[in-house]
Amino acid sequence: MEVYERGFFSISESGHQIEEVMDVRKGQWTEEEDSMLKAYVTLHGEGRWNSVARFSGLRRTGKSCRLRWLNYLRPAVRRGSITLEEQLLIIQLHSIWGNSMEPCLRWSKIAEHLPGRTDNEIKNYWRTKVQKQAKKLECDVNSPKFRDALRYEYTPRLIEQISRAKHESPSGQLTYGNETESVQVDQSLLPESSSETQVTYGSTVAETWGIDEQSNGNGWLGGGDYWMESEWCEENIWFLQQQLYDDEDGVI
DNA sequence: AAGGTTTCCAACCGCATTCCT
DNA sequence: GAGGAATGCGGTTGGAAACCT
Repeated sequence: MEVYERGFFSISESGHQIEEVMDVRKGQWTEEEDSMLKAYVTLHGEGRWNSVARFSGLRRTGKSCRLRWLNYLRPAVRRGSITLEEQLLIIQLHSIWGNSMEPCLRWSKIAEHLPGRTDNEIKNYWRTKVQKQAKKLECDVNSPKFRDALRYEYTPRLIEQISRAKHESPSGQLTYGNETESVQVDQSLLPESSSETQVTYGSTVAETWGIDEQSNGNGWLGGGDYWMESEWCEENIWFLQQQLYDDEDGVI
């Protein structure tokens, strides 16, 4: 069912303000709308979204056009499940920028370090997967308890899985479906983990999160559809390393 | 097979910030 | 510098798909 709402288009053209009242479409985008937006942006470039909405013939708001382009139509947008490496990076970056000292969490800042991933995607991932696990452990996602669980239980296992996957593949190559990429796992990311420092809350965190020791890495955080860029790995793991060095007494 | 529940994610909303005149 | 428009951002929602009973 098509949903329209009475709305305003307000654009300025050569210094003249043009305001127009028309029906604005809402809800899911159709293939036709997608191709209209794609064609328009390809021709005229990104930005000035109200103009895009007005001149492309789309009965959408500029905001809606922008969002659709950035989160879906942009050529750089990457599809598929969040990989293990991406999970690791999200968790680490979140602990840097998502702590309580920050006025607000910058998903887009995290997304900058995961090429092809949008802030919306990362936000959804965090809320649906990570927060869910915090709930299972009956603690707040920002609580020290949950942060410890991430640091001492989940992160080492994640790194272990990444390393194992690398080790099992000949010549340091990981094969994900039809794609083969070289993988750089920086062991410095591995937090100190000892029996003393490990935290256990009734059932183990691993059990709660469904991390399978024998699994192929498609644990609780999604996994499954691997896809990776070596450039991403090297550059971002390096970046992360710098962050960790810069923040000796940091939150991780 | 049917109905109920849960999960996932695209899209919306409101507010904040930046840009432009 | 002021005011308004455009853009960006994080939180939330709705509905389709997947899963469970």
